[in-house]
Order: sequence, then structure tokens, then C-alpha cells
Amino acid sequence: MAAAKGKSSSGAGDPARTLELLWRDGSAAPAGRRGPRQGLTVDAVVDAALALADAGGLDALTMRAVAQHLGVTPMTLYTYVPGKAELLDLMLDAVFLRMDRPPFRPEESWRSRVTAVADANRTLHLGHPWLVELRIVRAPLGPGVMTKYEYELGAFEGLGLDDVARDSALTYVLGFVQSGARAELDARAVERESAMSDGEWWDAHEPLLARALDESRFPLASRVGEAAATAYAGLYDAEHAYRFGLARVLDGLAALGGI
Amino acid sequence: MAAAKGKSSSGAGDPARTLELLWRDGSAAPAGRRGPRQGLTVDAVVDAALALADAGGLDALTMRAVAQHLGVTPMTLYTYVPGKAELLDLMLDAVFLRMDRPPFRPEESWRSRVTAVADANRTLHLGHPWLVELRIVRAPLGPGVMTKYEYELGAFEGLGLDDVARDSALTYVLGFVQSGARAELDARAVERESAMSDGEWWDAHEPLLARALDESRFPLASRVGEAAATAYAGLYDAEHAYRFGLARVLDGLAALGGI
DNA sequence: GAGTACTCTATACAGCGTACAAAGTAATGG
DNA sequence: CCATTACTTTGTACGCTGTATAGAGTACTC
Repeated sequence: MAAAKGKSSSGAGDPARTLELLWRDGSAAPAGRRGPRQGLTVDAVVDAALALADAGGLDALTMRAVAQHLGVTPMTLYTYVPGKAELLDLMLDAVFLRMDRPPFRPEESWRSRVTAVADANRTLHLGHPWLVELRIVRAPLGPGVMTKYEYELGAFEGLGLDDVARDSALTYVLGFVQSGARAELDARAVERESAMSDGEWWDAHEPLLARALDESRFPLASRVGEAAATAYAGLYDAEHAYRFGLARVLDGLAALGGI
Repeated sequence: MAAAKGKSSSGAGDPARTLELLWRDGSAAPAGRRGPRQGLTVDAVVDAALALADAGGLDALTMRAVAQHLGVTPMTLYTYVPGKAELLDLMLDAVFLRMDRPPFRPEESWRSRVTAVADANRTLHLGHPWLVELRIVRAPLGPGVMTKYEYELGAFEGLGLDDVARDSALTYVLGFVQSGARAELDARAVERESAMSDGEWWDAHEPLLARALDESRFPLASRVGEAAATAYAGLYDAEHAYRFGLARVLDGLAALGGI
């Protein structure tokens, strides 16, 4: 397998081997294996990788760091997972599987259920910042992915959608949540990495911005931009954007269902 | 300046220098400069970088590649731009500035105007795939960014929104478009890099997926998943997702404006 | 007891952004 | 006119990445 120089994508490895790992087929039958017994497990590798990525994003997730975390040399990891791509598939399925999924109550409105799904996904993304860095295409069809999909489709019961529209609606809601979470995480990361708050950044730029804030050339932009900046403490208020957007999403879906 | 190991972010460099470059302050006054005359211009560097990134994404955009494209050595570029972060700011502002912005007609409905803005941004993202890879926080306040913001705010005239809500609405629409564009570009990239179509990928996985597609364990998921896969040719139909989502977005905004 | 399948380690590679030092060039100040 | 100075351009070097490859040691099967 050639060295992956590009972005991290899901679903990149050998299908059979990846699925075997996802459903943990080999874990129950270590009988009659030659050679030294393995000192670790796939789960231990995945958990170490999750700890690193949760704390420092995909940049912090290097095979060397995972190995060091586990007290082995980097190449040892390759006896547990085929490569980094498959490790990411396992991480993704693991965090999906561990999500909280309180059962929907029969009398609950679809708005309440969809809001719960959105909130849960927002929490997921904010707790695992590496998720938004991942290209999730051809998702690894493990227990976590399937369980999550099954549960979330259930939230749209009562909206009067056919199966295709139901899938579209879920994709739409999840896209909205991921988009907002990404913006929030990006803002956090920039604030951390630049060691400069939004306010400090603004103070450094404002004196130089006569042209950009030219009211005669950009009347709407300068007026609305200032109103927005004044309304929220910083330049970007993620919480507000989420609440505003979710209300729009729900209203848009209501119009679809004719409710 | 330390080597940037992380993701590419906008707004990372020295404010004064970056703004000077964005508004092209030094370009008209090359009088009395000692040393050899420069063989290139900032614009030439930006255009070369754009050509590379448009064709191959952020992975293809290396300082070495830009230099080779221009027939100089990599370090030569650092006399034109302070570093890669500032080059990305210039690229971003440049593509924003070059967007098509047909004037809104007075009798045009807000739905038509917002649809035009969404379409233009979709075209922008699909034509410049590296945009979705960028962390756009603290956007470089150059002419492109300001002109785009000014124009797009105008699309929400007639919806009855105050300034703060107008900014939120625009953020919401742009987030939706970027989210969909990212999904589409990710799907394209994976298809290209894996040299495997979605259909081929599915054919390779399906025989092994008895567990994942277990109808008793995942009744909704297997039924809806199959309906969606059948309805669209591939696993993900970006065009459909965009049209479906944009209709929801507009309906959601209509409910906000009370229209 | 020989063979074998396995685990784990050590070394190596190409490519990244850019710091640093050196070499060459043109305008300036005496 | 020439030494100085500011500038452009180049070459080299560093630490980092995922993982190919080869070798050393271990525990099972025949």
C-alpha cells in the first residue's frame, strides 16, 4: 500500500479485512496461534488513538504517538491494524457506537426527536474534533455506523416522509450540524494555535482597516458586520448560529411534511 | 516563524503585512529599490498557486510546486509572500473577488436572490476544491472578502430581517452550501484516489455485509438505505442533496420572515 | 527436534515548510 | 569612481510523516 500523502478518508482499505476488524471477528478465537502471544488488543490500539485524536485532533494522531502511548515501537501497530486508514475506520465506528441513544417516546413530537438527534451529533462532534477533519465517504459499515443510522432514521417518524425523503432529511440535518460544529471547532483551534483571542485579533487589525470598513464603498457590510460583532461578544458565536440554524432546519422540514 | 504542522488557516500572519498585500499597496511604488529587480509579481505567485490548488487541492499546493511552476527555487517565493499562510489568504481573497455578481433586479424575489447566491457559492466551491479544506476563521479583510459580503447581504432585502438576523441568515445559507459542496468534493476525491467507483466499492462489500444489512437488527436502516441507494444511481447524489436542502433552507427562512 | 508462523524491532525513504548562510546585483553616499 | 548597503536568489539542512523491508526472537505443529 502506497504512502497516503492526502487527507484521511474512511473506507480505504481491503474490504474483507476491515469488516472483520469492525465486527471483531478474530477476537474470540486466538486458539492455536504460533509465535509470541500479542501484548495488546485492537481495542487498546483504537482507544489509544481516540485519546490522542480527541485531545489534539488528527495532527496529534500519528502512528508513532499511538505506539509510544502503548509502549511499543511504531511498526508493532501494524500487526493489529493494516494501516492508519483502517484505524480511522475503527475509531469512527467506535465513537458512533458509544453515542447516547435514549429511546424516543411515542408521544414525543418529531421536532423534539430531531432536535435530540441534532444535539447528540453536536455533542459528538465537539467531543471528537477529528471527526470534522475526516472525509466520511463510503462509511465503514460496522456496528456503530449501522446502529446510529437505524436510530436516527427513527426520529423522522410522523413527518409523513417516504423512505427516500427520510434519508435526505437525515442527511440534511447531519450536514447542518457538522457544518456548524466545524466552524466552531475551527474557531477554537485558531484561537488556541494563534494564542490570540478574537478580540485581540480585531484590535490588531482595526487600526489598519480604513479601506475594508469604508462605509461608502461597503455600506451594508460595514453596518451589518458591526451589528453582528456587537450583538455577539466575539466575531463568531457558535451557540447562536446553532440555535438559529436548527430553528430554520426544523421549519424547513415542517414545510416539507406539510405540517 | 515556526513550521506549521497543522491545517491551513486563514488570518495567521502579521496583520499589517497581510493587509498591505491584500490591497496591493506596494505594487505601484517600486522606485529606488536596491538589488536585482524582482522577476515575478505577487499576482504571478498567487495565480500559480491557484492553478495548482484548483487542479489538485491543497495537497498539490506546495511551495516547491509553486516555485517549479514559476521557474524559480522554493525560497525565492519568500521574497514575495511571507509564507504559505499569507499566500492562502491572498488566494482566498482573489477567488472571492473574481466571482460573478450579477446585480439583483428590484422586482426579483428574495427567494430568487438567495438562490442565486447559493448557486454562485456552490459553483465557487466546486471550481476551487481547496476552499472546503481551508479553515476560514478571521477571514482576510481584503477587497474580495468585503465585496462578496456586501453583495450577498443584499440578497436578503425584503425578508424583513434586522441586521443581526441578516448576518445569521447569510451564515446559515453559506454553511449549507459549503457543507454540501464538501460532501460532493469528498466523494469525487475518494472515487478518484481509490480508482474505484461507488458501484464497484459496493459490489466488493455487499457479499460480506450480511451482518450490517441484517433486516431484523436494523430494519429501518436496511429498508431506507436500500431505497435511497436505488433512487440515486450511486451511494450519494450530490445534486439531489443540494436541491432538497436548498428548498428546506428557503422554506426555513420564509418561516423566519413570516412570509 | 526441526520447521514454521508469528510478533516485535531497527532502519530507511521521499516529501513537507522554512530557517539559515552564502553568493550575486543594483542603487546610494562619499 | 568606489565602498557600502539593501536586496534577490540559491543551496543546504532540520524534524516530521506513514510504512516497506529485513532481521531477531518466540511458541506452536509435525
